[in-house]
Amino acid sequence: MHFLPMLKNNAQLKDKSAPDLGASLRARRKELTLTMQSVADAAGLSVGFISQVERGLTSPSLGSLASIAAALDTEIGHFLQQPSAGSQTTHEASRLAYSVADADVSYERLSTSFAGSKLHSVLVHETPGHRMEPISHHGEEMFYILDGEITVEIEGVAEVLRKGDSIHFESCRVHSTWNHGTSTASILWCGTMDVFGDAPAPIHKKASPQEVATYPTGETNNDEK
Amino acid sequence: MHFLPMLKNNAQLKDKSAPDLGASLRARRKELTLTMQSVADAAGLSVGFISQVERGLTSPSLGSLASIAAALDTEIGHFLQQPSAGSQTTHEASRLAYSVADADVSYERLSTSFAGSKLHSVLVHETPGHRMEPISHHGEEMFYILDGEITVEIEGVAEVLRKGDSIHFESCRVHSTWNHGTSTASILWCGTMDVFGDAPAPIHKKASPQEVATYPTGETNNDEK
DNA sequence: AACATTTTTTAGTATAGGTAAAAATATTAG
DNA sequence: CTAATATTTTTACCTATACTAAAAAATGTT
Repeated sequence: MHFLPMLKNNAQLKDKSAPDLGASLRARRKELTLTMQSVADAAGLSVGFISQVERGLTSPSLGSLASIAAALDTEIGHFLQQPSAGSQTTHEASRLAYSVADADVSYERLSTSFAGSKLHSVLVHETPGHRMEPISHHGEEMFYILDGEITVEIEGVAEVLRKGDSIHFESCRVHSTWNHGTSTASILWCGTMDVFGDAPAPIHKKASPQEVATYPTGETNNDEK
Repeated sequence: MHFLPMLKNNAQLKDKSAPDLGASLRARRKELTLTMQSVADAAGLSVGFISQVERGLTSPSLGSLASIAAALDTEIGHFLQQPSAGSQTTHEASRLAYSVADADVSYERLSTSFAGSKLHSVLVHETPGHRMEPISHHGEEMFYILDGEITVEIEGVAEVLRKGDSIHFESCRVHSTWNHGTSTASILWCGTMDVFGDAPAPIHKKASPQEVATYPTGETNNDEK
């Protein structure tokens, strides 16, 4: 048996990731019906090296991985994740609603969390006059207006969204919303950064937006930037 | 001026990525109010190396980056992206609807594409009796039922979703849908893999789901796996 | 079976990835 | 303001490895 020398602390991490990385690179290459030679040519690397990477015998540098990923028309991040099975159905009749202390806004979580999941979604219900403070954070997000109407302001530019309208934008742009209407606005929010957080267990079953349980503020704090 | 030796083809890519990588690592470390020493300790690396990486003077190996990312409680992919500003608002009155040739299903795109964007969203309108063939692909997705009802089947397990219900799951699990109802079902689809593709320019402005323009099939083909 | 193509393996090496420690800079306490 | 401490940067160094060219093996095609 081949004796393995003592590995550095992070070398074990490296060894753990390589088989998954190589396997996913190979899977993607096969999906595109490419040879190693053509990927090597596109990436400016040797075919032997591509073979070694795909079989987990060596770890590419970041620069090389970037080249390979570009040759495979795929984001680097795609190869560095560990997806995991998971699903969650929600039914309107049994979904739980949450609110922050002032009770002007409540939400119902639609998405679940599983390893590698990026998608986060909640239904947000805002009472008339309610304003969300300007914020920016990582990721991207979109709103779809189920009911009512709101004003969305992104980097100082405001616009009105009504029932059936939507908006999709990069979340790093400072944004805020305001329910300028006379009725509660319901918004389906979907994004790649979980800004609503995981609320604690609810006190009540599904209630109208005005009757929901409250819990301490701070749970929904986001980055200060 | 320091003379730079001739760089390999991929070295230029590497040099391009390092400043952004280092800057985003430093930003995240500051966000967590950590010192380089504490990140180095958590990652099993030296503080000098962390400094060089953050200032873009060297590129970490994948293993080291994985250790650093773990120390910063962040996915590797987060540091390897190039976000770009972009947004798209859609208004129900002016959104364009598309259909595949058989016209049983049409959709209206809500999301836009910008560099680094992962979020894709469409409204899908399925006539009664319409079935989506079983499929699996990368990413994750969710549906929210705006109108009507459908049966969703994931890995052989079927369940009914009605107006106001939702489901969120990993897309690698074989899934299909069927409008078992007596009216058109409208579904807000949101996912991290763009399985609907970019449709060509529409022939008509917004029409009812039954009156939409058609275009050649194949545009919406997905992976065979 | 012969040939072509693709992948794997071998032998080799230049240097990138990483270190320890010193130096410089920033922050804090008195 | 100064001294002490903490943090970051820089230097000098080294070796493990990222990557190559070419040969060998495996697989695919005719």
